[in-house]
Amino acid sequence: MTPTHRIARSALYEEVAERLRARIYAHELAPGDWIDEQAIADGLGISRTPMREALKVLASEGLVRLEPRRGCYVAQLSERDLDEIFPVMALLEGRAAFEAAGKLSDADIVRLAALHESLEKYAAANDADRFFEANQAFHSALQEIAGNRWLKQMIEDARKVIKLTRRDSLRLEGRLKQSLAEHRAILKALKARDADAAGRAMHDHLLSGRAALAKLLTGP
Amino acid sequence: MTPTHRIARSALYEEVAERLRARIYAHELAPGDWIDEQAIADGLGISRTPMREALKVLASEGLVRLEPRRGCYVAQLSERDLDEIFPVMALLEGRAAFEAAGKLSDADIVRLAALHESLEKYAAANDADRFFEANQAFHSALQEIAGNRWLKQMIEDARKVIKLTRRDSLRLEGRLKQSLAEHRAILKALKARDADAAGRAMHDHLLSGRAALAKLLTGP
DNA sequence: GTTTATAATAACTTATACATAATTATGAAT
DNA sequence: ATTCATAATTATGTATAAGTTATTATAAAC
Repeated sequence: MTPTHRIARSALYEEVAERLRARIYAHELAPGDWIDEQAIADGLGISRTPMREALKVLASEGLVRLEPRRGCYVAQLSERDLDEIFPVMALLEGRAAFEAAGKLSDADIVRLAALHESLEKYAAANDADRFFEANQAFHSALQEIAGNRWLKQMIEDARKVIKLTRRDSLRLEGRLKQSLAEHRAILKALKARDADAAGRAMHDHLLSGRAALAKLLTGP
Repeated sequence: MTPTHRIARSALYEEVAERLRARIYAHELAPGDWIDEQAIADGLGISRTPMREALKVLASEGLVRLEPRRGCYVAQLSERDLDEIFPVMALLEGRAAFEAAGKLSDADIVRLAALHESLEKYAAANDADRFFEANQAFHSALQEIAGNRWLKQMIEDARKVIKLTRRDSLRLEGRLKQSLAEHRAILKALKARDADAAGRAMHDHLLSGRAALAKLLTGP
């Protein structure tokens, strides 16, 4: 079977959206910042048209806020937003872990264990950036195994918003070790194919992430 | 206090998006249909620019599918999609009902009971269209009471996709009465402020909606 | 008759230009 | 000095046109 057309490379507005996401997560475009369409388009060497289309995409992802006739601003999450998003995320990811636990093949367990080893390694090296990447890979793999594409999609949508706090999370000193301990509990439940325990461990893991962030307010 | 600027009326692309949603739900633009940017823009008396921006919005809502360099097509849900979306929706709406049950004021109960009375009325009159509207109003009110804006947002996002099957749902003869019975159970649990029962009743209500749709495949 | 290559057509993508609305700056009046 | 009105500036919204890609039709070759 030959494809009738080669895989379409993504449109320019998609690439622009990707660049903007990276800048937003890096706080190069910080929460609340006004986004100058013309200036950024100039900087990328493109016109305002794909720039504006990219902003529409980011707006529906919740990464920016479009105010008609006023412009575009980088989203900023309030404490209330965090208090509302994380429990929903915990619900969804908990469900994904539950579903996955009931479907795990032996190969899946090997794969997840390998991903977990990366976590152990990067935590030992105190490499927060790579720990984050490996963490995301583990969660993503679990959602893949769960086999519900819409559940995975919704989790990814929420993740995009939560990643707005990534910069803050990286500043949390003890979080890496705590997160790692929670992951050990998750993996253990998965290995035992204990769906209830896996779902609960994942759920608690997400809420723990919220609690850690909360300490940034009162802490140093 | 005087406002510095009047409430911004929504941009043109938003209005276009709203029109397109209506046409899609009415199957005037049917699942799988190619969307002719130029033709529809001409029909609305606008240029393709706001039309394209509206399509970006609809794409991120899952109502249309954008294929770079090939065009835009109305989304079509497979049976697998339904099997995946509804359980997630059940999870989210179940949670909303659970949360709401723990926060209900006496006034809230009066309000919900009134909304439920509409359901009873329209079901008795066999007015499926208005039953649908009232049903949505009840669910929406419950999510409002639950007080989690992100949970509500995610439910609404999923609802937009599920509404693609609205036309099919309306064809289901016995569904109105069944749905009504389930709503009675939900309201009863809410009145008793039994959060667990309310959450469970709502959860089952959503899954029941999926099961009803499934009968369309094998049924007449 | 089927297949493949080429050309023509149609549509999507991007850029540019214009129109409209909001913000800011300026100046006058209180 | 402060406030309000007005004008200038800036940015967003929309339209149009140019450029690029994919599809389809046509014709030639096998």
